[in-house]
Amino acid sequence: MKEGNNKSTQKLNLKSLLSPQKKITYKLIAESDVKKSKGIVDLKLIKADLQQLKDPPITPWERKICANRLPFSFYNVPCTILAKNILGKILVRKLDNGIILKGKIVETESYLGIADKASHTYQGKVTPRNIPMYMLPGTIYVYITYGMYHCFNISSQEKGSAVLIRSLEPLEGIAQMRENRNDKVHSKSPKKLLKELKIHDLCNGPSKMCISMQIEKKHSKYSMCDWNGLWIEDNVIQEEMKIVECPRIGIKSAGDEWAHKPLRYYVYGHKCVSKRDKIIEAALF
DNA sequence: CCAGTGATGCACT
DNA sequence: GTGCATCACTGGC
Repeated sequence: MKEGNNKSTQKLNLKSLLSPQKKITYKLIAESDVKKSKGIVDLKLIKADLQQLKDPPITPWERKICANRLPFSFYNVPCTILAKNILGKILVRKLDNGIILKGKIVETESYLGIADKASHTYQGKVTPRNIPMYMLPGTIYVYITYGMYHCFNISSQEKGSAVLIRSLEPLEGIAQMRENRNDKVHSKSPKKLLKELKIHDLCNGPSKMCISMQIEKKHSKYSMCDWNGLWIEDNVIQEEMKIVECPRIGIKSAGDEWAHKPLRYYVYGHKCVSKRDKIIEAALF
């Protein structure tokens, strides 16, 4: 009754929300959707939210170690393309203390944006949490799920779209990864510290990977294109790689149609994948 | 190996 | 108050 103003513009279902800082109602999606807004949109606040976070200027050493970083054009492609292209690439993390962690990406999922019922941006919803999904391709989106676990995403070309990185094959900094994971487990059940995790158990799941790689919520809104803590490199070793395309995990509540779309991708036969889809795999032969 | 389940706290009806 | 884009553990094969 009161706000039927989007019928003349787009199909977007604009929802309102509260900013965490002030009680100001958002009324838009992003950049170009900013129009006349009945005075309830605080544009300055929106633009501040959409701004990429940046680190202090990088040192020559830092410039050197991330010289092989993949550029903006790698991320500026449709979501499903990025999700598949990113398989086999090397995710590199530089910790504050200088330690380098590396892993080969072996499992991803696409979240297509405003049309995708399983996406946080379904119907163009904007919240303080999901803003990174509307930002430039390559923007990092980390959120907390089930109260205690992190998921790491990278925004892609379409509005509100992002790729979820689910699993890595650990390549470098494995001792540090074990330490990170043990610390986490230790806080719950100290006995388990004695058990050494297998390499393929370090990063075979979205949250395990975040723990091993020390990827946290505060890293949201940084860009894979210029933050010197995290980037992706091409894999010089081009190995044979079959890709399995199957339904995504953990989105049952999105309804049958979207829950069944084959938007999860993983390297066939790889030990570090979080969960095989045996039905789909059987159909490959 | 696999399915079932409790934990846990934040984001948002 | 409800619902998670998960994990670690358990007990069954």
